[in-house]
Amino acid sequence: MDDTIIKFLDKSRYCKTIDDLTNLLENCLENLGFPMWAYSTDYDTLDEENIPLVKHNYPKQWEQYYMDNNCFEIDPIVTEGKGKFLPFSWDEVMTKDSKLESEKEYESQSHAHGLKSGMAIPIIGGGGKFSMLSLATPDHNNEVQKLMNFKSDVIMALAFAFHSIAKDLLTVQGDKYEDILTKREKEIVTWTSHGKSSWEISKILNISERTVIFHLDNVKKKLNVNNKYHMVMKAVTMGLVKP
Amino acid sequence: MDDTIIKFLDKSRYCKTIDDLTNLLENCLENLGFPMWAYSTDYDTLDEENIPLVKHNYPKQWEQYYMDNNCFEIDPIVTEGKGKFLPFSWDEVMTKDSKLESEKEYESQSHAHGLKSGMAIPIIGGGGKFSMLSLATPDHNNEVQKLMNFKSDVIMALAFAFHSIAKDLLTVQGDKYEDILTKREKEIVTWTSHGKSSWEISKILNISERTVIFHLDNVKKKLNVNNKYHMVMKAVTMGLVKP
DNA sequence: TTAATACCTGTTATTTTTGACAGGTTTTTA
DNA sequence: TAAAAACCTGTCAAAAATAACAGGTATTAA
Repeated sequence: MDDTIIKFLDKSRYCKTIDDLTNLLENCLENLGFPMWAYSTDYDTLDEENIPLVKHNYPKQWEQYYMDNNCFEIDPIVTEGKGKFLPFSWDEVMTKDSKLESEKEYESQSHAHGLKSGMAIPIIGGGGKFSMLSLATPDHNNEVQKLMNFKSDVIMALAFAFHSIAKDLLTVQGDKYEDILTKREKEIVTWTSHGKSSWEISKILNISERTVIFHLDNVKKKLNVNNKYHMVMKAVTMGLVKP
Repeated sequence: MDDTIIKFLDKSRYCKTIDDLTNLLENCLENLGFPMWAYSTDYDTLDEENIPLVKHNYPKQWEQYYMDNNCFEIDPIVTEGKGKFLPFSWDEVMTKDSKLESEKEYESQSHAHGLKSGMAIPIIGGGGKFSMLSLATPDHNNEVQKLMNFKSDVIMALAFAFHSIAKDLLTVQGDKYEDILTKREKEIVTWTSHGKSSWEISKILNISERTVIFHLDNVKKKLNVNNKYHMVMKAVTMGLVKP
């Protein structure tokens, strides 16, 4: 079995945050010859409007350029990737004869920013969800194609393993949000989300109704919302409340 | 690249339900020599009380025996698997000299029910989550060890890919819940979860406030809850509302 | 020791929700 | 075509939430 994946899986058990995990990924990818990576998660192919969450270690200037020029809509890795289900090298989608001016410009800009070659691993989710891990190197070499041919199973396993952990760390982020609310606040938000009124909660917890309202007000301020409905929604999506 | 994984990834794009996906998995696993499989998802290692969701195609009688005897607590695949992070064959954990009576009994029972040999692929998630895919065959052979040695990357990629899709299909179960609420109801629940009052929603949608309340009442009945806070929580956890 | 945090409690006026009453039109499906 | 589903609207009284005041104690960390 490939050492890279063993190392990744072994150490992944101790990653508590998404940054821990991306550091580990970075570490493992270097062995494979890819110092750069980008991960976009859960693009909703059924809802074109939504913008996926992106994590990467690409150069800052390139990120700036990408954002400023709305490259999401031009980037052939993204636009082509959505139709693919197997890993592909950048060359496959870049070296098309019939290219738009915007695509040519994009390509030369990406080269100028140090992204010479790479590969992308599409990650199909359920219900129209689509994620992708891109691996890049500043060297223009033919290693990429070689890796594609001989290591694709390993790279896919790595990408999928990364994705399955990253998703948990990014969503039901126990760690990240755990400390936002106090014990009492969590208790009260939980009861609220289960449909209890402030008065009922006061009886359950044996405190005054005013105190329940006091805590709820604090939670609303913390979560930056104006009423309890919005509060419940945010608390649930942040994983603060167990259904 | 391995044909099995190509086939799986290709066809996985058209799986709309978890049953579609398990059928596909079953199909692909047969090529590898495993007619039986079991998938347990998101066991929470930080919360011992919770019971994971299990999908499988093991014999019915075996399921019955397993449940009746609370085998979760004896099954060495489960108890040992939690500590592992790489695929392992059943033999590895079964053939221990120092075995408890309960374990011996469990083992002979599993054999009697047609589960002779197999392997398990642990899937580490983030935040203490743990899933596992087990593959089984009614033949006692040494193929398993061979596969472990030469195909483990493929099998891991398959397991991880399966997991990432299964999780989406099991949680934000678009399909399963999509039809519970009507278009209008979803609209109104979404606005509510974003903190809008009935009056505000009536202005947004250009209908009377009474109509908004009417729809909300219907949603509450459908979701079997008594107030809007509970409604928001249920709608969010059922994936009916986009955060 | 001081500051910060978590926790607790009060009033009052205004707005919103709830629940229970009742009835209509339009579109889809069997 | 008839039934069902989705959509729309009304009133009224009781219950609950909101906003805007203000004030306290206990524990912990700097």
